[in-house]
Amino acid sequence: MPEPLITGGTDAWRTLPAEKREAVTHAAVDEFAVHGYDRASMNTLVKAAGISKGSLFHYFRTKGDLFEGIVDAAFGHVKAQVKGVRDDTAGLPLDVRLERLLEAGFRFVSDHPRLATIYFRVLRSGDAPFGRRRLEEMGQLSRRFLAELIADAQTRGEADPALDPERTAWLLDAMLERLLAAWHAGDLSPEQREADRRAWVASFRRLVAHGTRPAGQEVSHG
Amino acid sequence: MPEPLITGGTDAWRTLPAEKREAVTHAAVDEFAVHGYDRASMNTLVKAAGISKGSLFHYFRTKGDLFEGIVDAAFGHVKAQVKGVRDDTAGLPLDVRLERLLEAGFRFVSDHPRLATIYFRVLRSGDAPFGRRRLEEMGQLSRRFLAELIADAQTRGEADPALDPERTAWLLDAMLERLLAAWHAGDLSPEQREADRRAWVASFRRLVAHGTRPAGQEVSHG
DNA sequence: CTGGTCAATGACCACCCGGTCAACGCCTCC
DNA sequence: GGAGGCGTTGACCGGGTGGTCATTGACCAG
Repeated sequence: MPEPLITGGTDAWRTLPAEKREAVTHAAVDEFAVHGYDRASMNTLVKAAGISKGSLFHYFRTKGDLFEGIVDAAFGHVKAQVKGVRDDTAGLPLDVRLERLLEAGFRFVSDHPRLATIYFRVLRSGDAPFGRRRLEEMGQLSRRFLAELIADAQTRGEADPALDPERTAWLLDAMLERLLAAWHAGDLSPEQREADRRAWVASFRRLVAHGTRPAGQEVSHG
Repeated sequence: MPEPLITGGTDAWRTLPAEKREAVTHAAVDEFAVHGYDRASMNTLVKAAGISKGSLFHYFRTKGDLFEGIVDAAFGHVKAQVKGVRDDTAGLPLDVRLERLLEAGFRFVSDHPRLATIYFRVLRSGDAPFGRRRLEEMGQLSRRFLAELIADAQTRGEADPALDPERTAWLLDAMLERLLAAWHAGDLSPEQREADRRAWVASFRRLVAHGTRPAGQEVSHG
C-alpha cells in the first residue's frame, strides 16, 4: 500500500483502498485550493469525491484535520526542495545559490500548482485553522536558509560584511515569495511564462547583486 | 456637517448625525480589522455600534457596500501619502526618496493601525467582496510610483540603466509592503519599535543601494 | 388633541455550515 | 440459514449568516 499524500487521518483513512483515497485527496486539494480554508465546503467536497459525508468524517475527524494534512504535504514538498538546494549548492557563490532556490520555487509551483496555491495562501493570509505559532514556523524555513547563505557568503568575502544576515534574508524572502506567488497566479501562455520567468530571474539577480546603483567599476565576467 | 470617513452609504447615512455615524464607523472598522471581511459579523457589529440591524442596512445596502466604503478610505490615505512623498521629494536622490516612502508607510501604519490592518489584508489575501480588477488597481499605486522613481534616477545617472524599472519596482514593492505589514503586526514595546524601525530602514537602504556585494571601491559620503 | 410621517427596531426568513448517528447492506464465519 | 461485525450512508441537528419588513413611537403641523 503506497503511503498517502495526506497524513494525519484516522486508521480508516490509512487502510482505505488507494483508489478511493486518491479520489478524496484530489477533491480535497481542489476544494481548498479554489476556495481557501474558510470558504471550502465539506458538502461540496464529498460530492466531488463521490463519497458520503459520514465517510469523510470517518476518515478525518474535522475539517481542520483534513486541511492540516494537506498543508503538511505542501510544506513537506517545499522543505525537500529547500534542503535539496542547500545540499546541491554547498560552496557555490551566493548569487548562484539564490538563483537555484528561485528556480526550485518555480519548479514547485509548476509541478504542484494546487498545493502551491494552498501553501501561499496559508503563508500570506493565515487562512487556516491553526495559530500564529505554526505559521511562523512555516515561514521561517526559507528565511533561515537564506540567512545561512548570506552568513556563509560573508565569511568567504563574497557578501558585504555590514549586511545584517537576518534582516537581509527576510527582505530577500519577501521578494522570492511574492514573486513566486504572482508568477503562479498570473495567466500567461507557456512560452510567455518561460520568457517571463527568465526575465524575473535576471531582474532579481541583478538587484540582489548590485542594488540599484550604476555598475560603475564593477568587474565583468564576460 | 463634516464629511463621513466612510463614503458610499445611502442618503440616510449621509444625513445621519455625526455622533452616530462615528459610532458606526468605529464599530465597523474594528469588526473588519479584527475578523477580516468574510468572518466579520453584521450582528456583532450592530451590537458594538449600539444600533439595530435594520438601521445599519438602512445606511448601507449590503455588507459589501459598507466594506467597500472602508477600503476606499484606507486606500485614500495611502494614495495621499504616496502623492505627498512624490511631490515633496522631487529631484532628491533615489535612496532618499525610497526612505521617505518607507517612513510614510510607517507613519500610516502608526496613525491608522486598524485601517492598515484592513488594507494589508485586502491587498495580500484578497479577502474582499470585489474582484481581481479592483485589487490589481489598488496594488499598482505604489508600484507605479516606484517605477517612476527608478526611471527618473536612471535618466539622472543615479541608477543602473540596465535595471528593468517595472520589475525592479515590483520587487521593491514586495519588500516594502511585507516589511510594513510585519512591522505592523509585530508586538514590540514603543522603544523596541523605534529601534526596530531604524534597523529595518538601514537594512532596506543598504540592500537596495548596493545589493549584497561587498562595498568595494564605493565612494563614501562621510 | 389628532392624524400623518418616517427613522428605528428586532423578530423573522431562507440558507448554509460542520458534524452526528441510527439504520442499512454486505461480507464472513459458524 | 443466521448471527455478528463493520464500512457506508444521508437525513438530521444546532448554530450562525446576511438581509427583510411589519410594527412602533417620537415628533410635528393643523
